[in-house]
Amino acid sequence: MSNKYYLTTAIPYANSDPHIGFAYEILCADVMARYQRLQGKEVYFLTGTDEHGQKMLRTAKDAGRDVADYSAEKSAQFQLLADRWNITNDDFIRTTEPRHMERAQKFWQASLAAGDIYKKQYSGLYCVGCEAFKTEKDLVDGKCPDHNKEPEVLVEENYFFKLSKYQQQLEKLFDSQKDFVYPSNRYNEMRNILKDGLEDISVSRSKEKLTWGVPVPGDDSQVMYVWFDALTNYITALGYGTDDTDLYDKFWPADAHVIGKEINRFHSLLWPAMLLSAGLPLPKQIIVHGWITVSGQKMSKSLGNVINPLTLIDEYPLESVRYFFSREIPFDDDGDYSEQKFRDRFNGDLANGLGNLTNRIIVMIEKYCDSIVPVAHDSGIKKYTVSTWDEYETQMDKWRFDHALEDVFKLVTFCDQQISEKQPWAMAKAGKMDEVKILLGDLTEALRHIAVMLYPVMPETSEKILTQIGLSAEAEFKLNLNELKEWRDTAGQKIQKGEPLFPRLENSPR
RNA sequence: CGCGGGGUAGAGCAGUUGGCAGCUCGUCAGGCCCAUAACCUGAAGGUCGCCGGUUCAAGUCCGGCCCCCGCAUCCA
Repeated sequence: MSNKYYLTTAIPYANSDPHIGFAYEILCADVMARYQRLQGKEVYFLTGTDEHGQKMLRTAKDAGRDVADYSAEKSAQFQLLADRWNITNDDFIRTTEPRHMERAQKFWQASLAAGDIYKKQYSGLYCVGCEAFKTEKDLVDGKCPDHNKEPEVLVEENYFFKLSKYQQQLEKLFDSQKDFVYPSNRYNEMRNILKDGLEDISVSRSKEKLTWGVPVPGDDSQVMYVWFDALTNYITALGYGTDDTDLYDKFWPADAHVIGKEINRFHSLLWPAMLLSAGLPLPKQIIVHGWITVSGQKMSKSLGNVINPLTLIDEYPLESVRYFFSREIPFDDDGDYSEQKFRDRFNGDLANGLGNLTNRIIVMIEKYCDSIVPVAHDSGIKKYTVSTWDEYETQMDKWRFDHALEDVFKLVTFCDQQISEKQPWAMAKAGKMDEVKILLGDLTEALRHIAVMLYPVMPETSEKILTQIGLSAEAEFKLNLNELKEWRDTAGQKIQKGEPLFPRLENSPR
């Protein structure tokens, strides 16, 4: 098995503030990145922002702003999101950076040299008010709904990419690699689109219409269409098209492009075709997540139910937010957020479950074992923990963080059951201190495993638990997963009792 | 006959290749007193949207029908 792992998020369009859906995406990528690192892999994790195109120009103009300043400001919001959400990305690429633009042009030239880019007259319906081409579907009664004007028929010469040329190669790819797009429902959607046949697509715009983009090499009159520019970020960030190709050589092809379902076709069809054209290896997998709804409804600005990922973590601890979205959203489908659901998860799982269990174990060690962690034994608790690992890894490998966490919390419940059943306080009263120590040693060891399992989703909580049971989190995470998974029969360290991990949220749904 | 997702306990959801219908929350009853009024046990509660078919056996497979939600724009 390869020892490197390259994963990316999509680069969100930076014409507005970060959306909770993207926060979810970058969180999923981060959980996987951390999980892969735990396994000892060398991980490279890329995110960034897409900043070119007509829409960006218009948004900036409407705000009375210079487009470069405006996009820089919005891009910074996405960097802040990564920072505040404790995302471990290795790089952050902006499509407006010279390093990207130069290399994207190199890519263009490669595709051009392969004979896949050609000029063609394009006639379209152009709305002067929007300064954009419209399709028949966009129009209401033959008029632009925004400007109530009939669009002009405009003929323009653009560059086209021979997407159709790659029809068969893509079919072969899809047929030979059934998990190229994952999960399977997303694969099927793409396979069906492919079946209907691909058409060549326009990949440039006239500079008169659009100044904000990557110039087409060798043709001053045209700039690249945003998708053709944006998709290349996955390799331009690695140094494609430069002399320094160390990162590229090491990490390309990507192991996973994590994206939302709305841009699946660009990643699963156009991007592979582009790479084939340039003679480059294809990414191993396109990982497609669903959307987040709010109280069962689609999130939209017009409904006013947009959740801002930066303000959400002002209201609730980051780790609980990371937990909620990892636990509650099924990866292969849309998932729902509501304040009530969040609070239920917080109190039920984190406060009453994990936090309370940690606390009761720590207090009992303090009370019955002079604050020294007893040694663990071979026991039912060990058995349950080992089987939880099997299930956990199976689910994590499938990006089913929701299922993996469900398994971890079953182990939490199991520990609670063991305490109720064995009644260590009764053992202590009867003077059976050896039995108390055996139980508490096993429970503490199980808690250590729980902390490790939770690390990808809740790294800080994981460290807090390890610290409370007297371990050095730093030293622990120098070990790889196979070592961390071992059932240890060595202990003897002193506990470090701390504050409750997750104090209950009181019933005040705002 | 536009495309896709979905209808399973009061609510929210799981149900992989057909094999006794489960989970979480809520409700009710009990237990415990180590713990963050937390934890544990038990109970009540469902003709699995409807009709038909295949089968020893259908929530699951097949056919038909009904209902709900997305698919202009904002928007990942």
